[in-house]
Amino acid sequence: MEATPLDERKQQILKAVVADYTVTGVPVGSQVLAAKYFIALSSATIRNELADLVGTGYLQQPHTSAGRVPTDRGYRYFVDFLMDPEAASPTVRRTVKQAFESAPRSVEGILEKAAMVLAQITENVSLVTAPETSEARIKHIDLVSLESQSVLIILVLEGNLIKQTVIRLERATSQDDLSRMAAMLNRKVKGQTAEELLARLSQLGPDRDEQRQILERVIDSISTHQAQRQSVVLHDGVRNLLRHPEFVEVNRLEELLELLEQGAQLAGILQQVAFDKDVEIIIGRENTSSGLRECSLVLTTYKMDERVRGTIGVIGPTRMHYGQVVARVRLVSQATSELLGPLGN
Amino acid sequence: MEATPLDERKQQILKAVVADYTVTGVPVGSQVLAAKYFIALSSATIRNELADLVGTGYLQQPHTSAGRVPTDRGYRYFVDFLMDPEAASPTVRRTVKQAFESAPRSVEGILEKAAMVLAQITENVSLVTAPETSEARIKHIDLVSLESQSVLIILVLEGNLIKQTVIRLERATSQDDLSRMAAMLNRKVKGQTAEELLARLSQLGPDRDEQRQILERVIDSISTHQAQRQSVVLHDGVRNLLRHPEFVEVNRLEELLELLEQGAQLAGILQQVAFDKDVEIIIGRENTSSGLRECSLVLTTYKMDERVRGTIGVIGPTRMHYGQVVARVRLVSQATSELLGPLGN
DNA sequence: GTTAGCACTCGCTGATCGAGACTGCCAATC
DNA sequence: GATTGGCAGTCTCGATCAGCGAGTGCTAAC
Repeated sequence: MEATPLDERKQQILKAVVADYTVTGVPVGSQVLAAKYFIALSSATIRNELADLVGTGYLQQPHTSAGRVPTDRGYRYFVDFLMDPEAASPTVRRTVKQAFESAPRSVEGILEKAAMVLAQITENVSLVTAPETSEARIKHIDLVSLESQSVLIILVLEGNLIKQTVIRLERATSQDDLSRMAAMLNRKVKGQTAEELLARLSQLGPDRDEQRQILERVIDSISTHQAQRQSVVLHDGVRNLLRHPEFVEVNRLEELLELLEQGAQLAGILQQVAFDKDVEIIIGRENTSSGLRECSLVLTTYKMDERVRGTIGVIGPTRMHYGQVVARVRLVSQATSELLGPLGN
Repeated sequence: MEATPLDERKQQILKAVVADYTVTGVPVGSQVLAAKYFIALSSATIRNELADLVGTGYLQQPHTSAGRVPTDRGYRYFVDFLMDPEAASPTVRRTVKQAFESAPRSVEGILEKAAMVLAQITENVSLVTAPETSEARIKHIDLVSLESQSVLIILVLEGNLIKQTVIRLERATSQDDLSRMAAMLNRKVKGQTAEELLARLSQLGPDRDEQRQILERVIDSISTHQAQRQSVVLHDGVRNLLRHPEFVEVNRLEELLELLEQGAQLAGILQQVAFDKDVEIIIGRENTSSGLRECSLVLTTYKMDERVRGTIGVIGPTRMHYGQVVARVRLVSQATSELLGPLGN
């Protein structure tokens, strides 16, 4: 089905169908369109146009004697060319602002709040990926002696992101020694990224075995953290889905929940969000994942310290108010980036 | 409705009704009972007994010409007096063991795994409260200088539980000074609980203003952590609910989800689990919360370092296989306690 | 106390029917 | 040639109804 240019009137009709269907959830008939959106035209004329739009694949009929419903292709055309830009209302802006006021000053806390408020204002499920840490700078290292030869490594990254691991040393080391070692490490390591550290690791002589061992574990810890986090996607607002009539059928819900609770597959999708784009919309079957065939994703990125660090967005039924959702996703993304900014250093 | 002692045969019939209904989900008729459980008796005899059990409130009929279904009272009698003790199967034990093998060595990591595996093996929603921290001993304190006068306090508690807060000092302090202060604090604070610290706070002279300020924030941080955590209940396995026919009606599911996502009310219920009891079962309307009227909770506690620290259990439809669920909840609780043990010091 | 027999109740299933909502097409009109 | 009114046709949805089957309560006999 190649691209078919639509004349002005067909565009307006498609737009009206999407608008009406989004609100009512009921297939839109020619009479309704004539009465509500095109008073100058008769229903018969609109019927002809609708038939064309079905022919070119922008609309479909659930059954012969029903109104029309947008196809994925119809929605795609709508969001690409027809959608009116919307701005988030003052009420919504206030809700977001208030939600963030109670957020703790840590990356995780802020992202959790972002997921919460985004779910609330879009009445869908929100998604937030944890930030990339492989190129995050290290702020601080601390070593705490546990029983015998075990040592707890505490790592503070940019954004007050804290990472912990337990390692075993070859010989028992006192807390005083560990503290000295930590102080030394701090001087060497501060402000570096894991990648830089890895490159410089060889510069430590063999006499510094313990330091080297610890550093290796630190790098390890950052990268496994990375791997773990990449398969974890924060989400909130599953209860909102139940309000949408498209989820009365429990199977869909179950597929979606499984996707959310395991996370890995979803993480893969979110990672592919283009970093340069503003807001990316993925509609229905454009999703490779079968559980998302009847869902749409509205995604964008958030920044920290001027660099893109993660993805934030919502997932909901294809029949959603795209204009509004886009505006609200964008709002929360901006607010999140602003809050994360000062944590960067 | 006062307590009515049931004779042996009525008990056996009640038990059979619960057993059959639990498996089939269909109201149990007199013929089925006679054929499957009481070959020596006729269906007519059983009908008489059933009528009595309905009269005394242990069973009920969905409608006049249907079989019998246990009431909450019937389930209560069953779990108190009739339920056969079960042991978790080797397969299940293996599943649990394997799940915990990949758990990180931190309280949070272990509890997350516990929630995950418990949901999996009971096919219900698992619940885990975060541990009490007000009486947790402090292992280590660290101070990290952020921009200008901001300081990041990192607190390591028993169980490698890490807590962070940002505070502002009255005057700028170098990282070196902070490190010295941290070392001093560590000597004073190590092994104490927040409560003990609070009591000893006044012993610091006024010349140690900064230390005092930091200590206050540390105590603060532990107790707000406590307050926050108490309203957060880890859970997993919502997707399992969809498999139960009692949740095809979406309203129930929505109420339950709301309860799970907000957490506070649920936390209140879980906190009341008696610390001395083995496993506590709350059935249907015994719950004060309306969203749980058709659900049962099977709860127990987990320990760390010989002291009870939190609650773990599952929530599911009243029609559940109590014997099996009890065994599995107990199993996971024990495994969790064992894993948390060595983190205590 | 137990049981066989029987009339009765009630929910479930499937069939039928009419109303209502739309459509597609055709012929008339602008 | 585009537009429109009219109309027959299609399909869904909801209500109604009958028949079936599961299960009961009651009674009388054992």
